[in-house]
Amino acid sequence: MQVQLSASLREYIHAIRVIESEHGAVKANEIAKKLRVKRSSVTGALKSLSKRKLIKYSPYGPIILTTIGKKAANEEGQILSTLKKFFIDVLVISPEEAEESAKLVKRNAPHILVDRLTQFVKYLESYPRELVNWSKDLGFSCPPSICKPYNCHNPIRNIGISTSQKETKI
Amino acid sequence: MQVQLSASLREYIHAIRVIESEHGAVKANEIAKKLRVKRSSVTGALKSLSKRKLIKYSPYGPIILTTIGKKAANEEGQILSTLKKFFIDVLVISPEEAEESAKLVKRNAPHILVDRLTQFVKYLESYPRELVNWSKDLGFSCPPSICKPYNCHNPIRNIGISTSQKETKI
DNA sequence: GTATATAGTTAGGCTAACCTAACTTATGGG
DNA sequence: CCCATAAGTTAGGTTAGCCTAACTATATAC
Repeated sequence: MQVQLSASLREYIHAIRVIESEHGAVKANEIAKKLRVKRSSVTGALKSLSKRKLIKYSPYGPIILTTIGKKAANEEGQILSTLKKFFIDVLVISPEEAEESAKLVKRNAPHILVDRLTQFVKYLESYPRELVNWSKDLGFSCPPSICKPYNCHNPIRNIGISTSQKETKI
Repeated sequence: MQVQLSASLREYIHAIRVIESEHGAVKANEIAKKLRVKRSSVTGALKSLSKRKLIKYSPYGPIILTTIGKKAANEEGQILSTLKKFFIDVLVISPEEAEESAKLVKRNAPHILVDRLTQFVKYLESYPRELVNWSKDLGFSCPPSICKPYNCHNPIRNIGISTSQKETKI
């Protein structure tokens, strides 16, 4: 928040956090695989993060998140999961697509948006029947927030999706 | 599948479309002002758009959208307005912030997301009372979709506004 | 019609974020 | 212990998108 990180660096710091929680040790190679970039790109990012005091790191040494690094990573993770939850629970997008969408959108989501989305998702948890008709329209017999615990993310078949860009071939 | 335009170029083509519809003639200077970049940057973008056959253009000559240019511009405009509408109607973000948010988010919004959002917004227009409690939670006495026609985008503190207050100022 | 302001272009530079290729360091099996 | 392979780094290149500064073209006022 205080440190303004580029979208790219935020993705790196988040990846580090996730790998840390999954594997303990964080290796450059893991980061490269997760973010689908080359190892040399990771090295560059690590240097940059190190310069910004988000990680402790020296060549060939271990990669350790600093306090502010963790903070930044958590913030990033928070945004990501909020977006994902919204996409799954409200827009009824499959978890995979939601994951992808969250990553794509999060780069530029402003605070107000994330705040409001967070509220909205929380709200829907309290009033899971609000969007009953929405769910019906989508071809579900249950609203997203009710549907979700049952892992019910069926594809949507017969709705007239009419956004004009759908088939645009340039 | 499509000529994949960078976010930047999509913003240029959209700006051209908007200026065209507002002023008729499209001048590089107008584009620069609208996108808040320097004139020289516009020249670069115009060359790039021209190379990609989205505009017809020669130095010092008029800027004219080709058919595919118009298509791309419309697509961009569609996404932008869908996002904006969603932010205003559902997330109850002020028009100014919604405009800004749309611009920020649209860069990476994937198709599935825009499609679903479009559906969702349309749906809310048909069932404007669905999110009654959501509106209440936000401190509104009217749901966004009902609220909107009255230009009612009041900050959350203004509790107790009724739909009859048509001339509520922001 | 000339002077001056405005608009448009060109050249050259910068940065971020990637890449490849080649090098260095670490590691684990025999 | 040795060395093959994997992991990490470095150097150098590419691209997009912006910038400034200086130039050229156009338009307008007198």
